[in-house]
Amino acid sequence: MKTTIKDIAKMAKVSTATVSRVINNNPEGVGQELRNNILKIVRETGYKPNLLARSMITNKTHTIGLLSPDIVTPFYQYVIKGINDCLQAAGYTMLLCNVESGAAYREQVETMLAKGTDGIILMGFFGETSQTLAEILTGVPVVLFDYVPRLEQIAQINTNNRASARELTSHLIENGHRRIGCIMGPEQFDTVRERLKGYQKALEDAGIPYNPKIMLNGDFSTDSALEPAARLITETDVSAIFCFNDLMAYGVYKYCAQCGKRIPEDISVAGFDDIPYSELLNPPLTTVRQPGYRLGAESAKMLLEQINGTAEPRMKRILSNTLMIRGSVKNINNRGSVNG
Amino acid sequence: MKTTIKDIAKMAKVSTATVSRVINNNPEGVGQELRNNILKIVRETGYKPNLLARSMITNKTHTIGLLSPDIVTPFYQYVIKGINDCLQAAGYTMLLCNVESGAAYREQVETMLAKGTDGIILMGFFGETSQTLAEILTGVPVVLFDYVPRLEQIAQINTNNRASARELTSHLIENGHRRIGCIMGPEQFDTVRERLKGYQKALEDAGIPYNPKIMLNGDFSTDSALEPAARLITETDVSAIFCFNDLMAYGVYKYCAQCGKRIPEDISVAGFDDIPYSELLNPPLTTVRQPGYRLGAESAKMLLEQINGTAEPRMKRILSNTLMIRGSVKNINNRGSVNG
DNA sequence: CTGTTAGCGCGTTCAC
DNA sequence: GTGAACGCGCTAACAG
Repeated sequence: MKTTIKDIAKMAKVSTATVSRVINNNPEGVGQELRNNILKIVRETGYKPNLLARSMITNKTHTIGLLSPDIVTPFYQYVIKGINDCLQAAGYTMLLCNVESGAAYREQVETMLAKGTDGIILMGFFGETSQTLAEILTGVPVVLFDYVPRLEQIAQINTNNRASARELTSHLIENGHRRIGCIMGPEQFDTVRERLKGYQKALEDAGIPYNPKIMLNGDFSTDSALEPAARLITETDVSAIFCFNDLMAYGVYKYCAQCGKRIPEDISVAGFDDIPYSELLNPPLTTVRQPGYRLGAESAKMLLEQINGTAEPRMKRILSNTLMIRGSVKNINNRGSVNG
Repeated sequence: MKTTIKDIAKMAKVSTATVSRVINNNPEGVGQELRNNILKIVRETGYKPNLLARSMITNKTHTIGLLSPDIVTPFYQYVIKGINDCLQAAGYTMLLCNVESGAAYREQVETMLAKGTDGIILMGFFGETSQTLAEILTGVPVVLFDYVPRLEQIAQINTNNRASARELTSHLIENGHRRIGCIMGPEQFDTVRERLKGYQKALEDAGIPYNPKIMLNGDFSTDSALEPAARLITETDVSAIFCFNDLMAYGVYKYCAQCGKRIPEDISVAGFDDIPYSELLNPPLTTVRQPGYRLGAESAKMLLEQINGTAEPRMKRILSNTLMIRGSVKNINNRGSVNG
């Protein structure tokens, strides 16, 4: 039988109220001597208050929920680690859940709420579902991660996907590439749509017409990029491929290794995220570095600000990315006629 | 104000007990008509029972705790994903925590327990601390992951690290390598000690003396292997390096790229884990594949078996690994005198 | 078939 | 300074 506050009270020959005051460091006076005695008994018995019971009264669980579409993706891992560290430092615990469909998403949010989480972080997915979620989530502290800021009253954090994609694409163009194929991710992701816009804008800047035929989709995994890579390389005349994340760029590397194509001699490749393995590849991958860990830490901080109501909660936050120029893009400016 | 069971009872003009029976699908009869009426009200109000309150009575939270020394390591991620999927299918939620010290470990276990987790999975670390943990954990369903089976009464799961390391080392020896350096992980990990034993056994089998001078340590991260790699390559005459995980093997690749050494021509490299990036490297890494996802799923299943008390809980589980022979190990049997 | 009565373990008014 | 009593939202006997 676990020891409860009653047991302690009985042993100390006081009421539970007094014990409660002591273990909560309640300023209301409790005689110093009595206090020490109770503390001693608490130590000896190893008594730990039942946090469930406490939560029922305080309406705080010191637990927050985190929903992610993919906890295995390296980029998200750093985000999750950032969240974990920030939360842990603040005395919070994290309920983590990998959801792969809109239905699961909603269901998990509901059980998290029913379990009394103090707040929820929703990671990049199901932009559409966010409308219905908004209903369930009224009054609950929420941070949206990697959604485009469309709901003004909800805290949101992300990076400037559009600007970064534009910068990267421009870099490709400066290196002489005019036929740039894309392997995009699932278009439910706001980030995918944003990166696409950035790509299009860069093309527009350079006066290059947009060609939907060289825009293919993967699911953000390495293997999902194999077939698009094959099609782009064998059926079109693109000189560069922009993958909307690093993992899919790895897929292009994999395909090239299988069929003997050389990067960047035969085809240039660029990614997005800059996960740690990208610089290890041969050649190292040119990509956009997203500050995953910081994004996570900031998300958690934003959520905690809402929960504690301390300080003015910052509702919008956009972190900036860095273009990482490495060896997977070839400068083809001086190889004869550059045909647009 | 959130609607409670009382509200529903009032609206349906019944007692809370009746409502409780209905929402719990209690076999005890409730009139069909009444039942439907209550269900209708529940639907209309969007009522969701407060799971905290329920847990106080049932002593079940349907939440399990997971402690990991490093949620960013790719290998662990697959394990975590396996756990997540199994738990989710069974209607459980996961409290995740990344702990980096024995103190944090203990503290987190205690708060998880105080929050009423139904069980806990402890991942590979702090073998020493497990003694003190055993006290706190009496009576609580626990699964130890990647610990060597030293506590008979506690459920444990892992792979045969020793046998796999031995097999890999033998493979190196068969390829003519007699001076095989190691970059080991932190020796608090049971897995590290096991892999070391396997390495030593393979040496012994082949009559090669064990040389502690070529045994260095990293912390399982890529960059931690840089310096050991440099020392092994420049200060010793090893022809192969066995890294105790893939991430550190990447460190050797990184070092070699920096100083122009070629793999496997100048130095052979082998790893452990077989995370997805290893086959993408140039050359692809020879390593031992551990079934991360399955390990995770099995861990969760073992925990659930204890919690539900259904079936005879399997207390020990050892999954087997697979040697993945790829391009990072050179056969040097026929290159002149092989000097032992 | 359904309602009444007790708590689960704790924090929080109030009195004293 | 301290204790008694109440209630958080819910389930589990036990009546009827």
